[in-house]
Amino acid sequence: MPKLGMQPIRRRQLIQATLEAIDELGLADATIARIAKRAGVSTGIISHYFAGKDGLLEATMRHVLSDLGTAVLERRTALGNAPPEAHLRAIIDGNFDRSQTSRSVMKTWLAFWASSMHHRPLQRLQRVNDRRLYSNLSCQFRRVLPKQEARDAARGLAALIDGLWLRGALAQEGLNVERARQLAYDYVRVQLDAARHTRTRANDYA
Amino acid sequence: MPKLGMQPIRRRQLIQATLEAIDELGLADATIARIAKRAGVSTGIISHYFAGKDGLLEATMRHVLSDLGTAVLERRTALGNAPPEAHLRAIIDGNFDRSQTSRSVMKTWLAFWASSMHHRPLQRLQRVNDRRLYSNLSCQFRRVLPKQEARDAARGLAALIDGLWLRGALAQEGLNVERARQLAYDYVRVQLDAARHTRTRANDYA
DNA sequence: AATTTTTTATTGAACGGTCAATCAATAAAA
DNA sequence: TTTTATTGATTGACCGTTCAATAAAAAATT
Repeated sequence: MPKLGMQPIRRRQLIQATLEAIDELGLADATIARIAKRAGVSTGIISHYFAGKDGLLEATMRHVLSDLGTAVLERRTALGNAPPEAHLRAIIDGNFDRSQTSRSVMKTWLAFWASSMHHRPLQRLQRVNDRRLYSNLSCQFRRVLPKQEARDAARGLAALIDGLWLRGALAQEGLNVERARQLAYDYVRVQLDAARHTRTRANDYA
Repeated sequence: MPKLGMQPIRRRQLIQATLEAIDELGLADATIARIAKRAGVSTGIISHYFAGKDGLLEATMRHVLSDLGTAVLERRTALGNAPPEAHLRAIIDGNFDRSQTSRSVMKTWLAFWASSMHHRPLQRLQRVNDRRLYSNLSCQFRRVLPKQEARDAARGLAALIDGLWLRGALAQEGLNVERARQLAYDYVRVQLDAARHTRTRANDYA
């Protein structure tokens, strides 16, 4: 049933099938034959729409990454110029959005992380994402902390988020989103409290 | 030059070659042919000493894991029954030991993490390690924090350590061990400070 | 001491299997 | 008739494993 405008439909189907295949079989066993079968199409169609397996994997990573960007941005635009803590919480919430905490997406992320170490195109995507997270966090902390402290807080929070996420992907019981969010919130609160105390003491001296 | 007692020598050589191969090529391209070539032996020797590629990979992970366990234990036994903060710092130091922060080992860890999601034997090893870290941290925090707070502090610190490590493996500039340790120390200090303030306030009421 | 035998270590060609990519063939819409 | 969509058999490359052959040390025998 060849009609026009199949491209976006097939691309979506194949990306979804890729996520499922990586979830169930792992990246190493997610062959184009199995992905195509899962999507209900032939193998040839993958090369036709993605110019090969690498193209499909890259598109899949882009898709997940784009969802993440959207999840964060949606929450932040709803905030306007709210205080830093609200923005930091929004960034945390975005990173633990439903679109990022499903088993298949977390497993795919981990697989891409590993393979990005030796695959330039994926490496590029992963680094852009890493820096965006760090830069967003750093920028908000900077509104209430000195430069160096803001950087360290951002580095710590970024690592905490990734670590919670990594452990969630590996854990038998999966990721407890509520608990993970709370731990990240606590980290933010503590960092900002430190700033408040410093400010208070400074005022005391005045 | 076939002598007796080659087994331990060959095993060490092959595990080292595996780490190097994964570092340079990635797990997917670390074929037994390439590993064997790097070790300066033939492919057959791998099956002879490790009963196949899977056996070699599992042995490699066991080796790295064993180094980690030793690095932590060495520091902790030197402490005796020191205060919790000292033990927590020792655990952190062990996790950022030289044997665990070389590029090849960090890359191998990440590769094993990803593949452990679909490979039972590796999964078992990874989970044992995860729980040991969590249990050690939880146990020390418990000495000064209520049960629930201790658990959360342990979960947070474990995630922070793994996250710092993960980001170090992926970052262009590698892992800044000193900075990572400092961030983890700070997390510990803050958690313990919270306990001290609570205790002080309780005393105030008395 | 000289020899044969046994044991241990090692090789690498051969084999069966799997993979991604290709492309001629086909079919339905435009 | 032309264009777009799709198939799936074919191809060539590469993978892990196996195993008969080889070699040298060690042990046993003479």
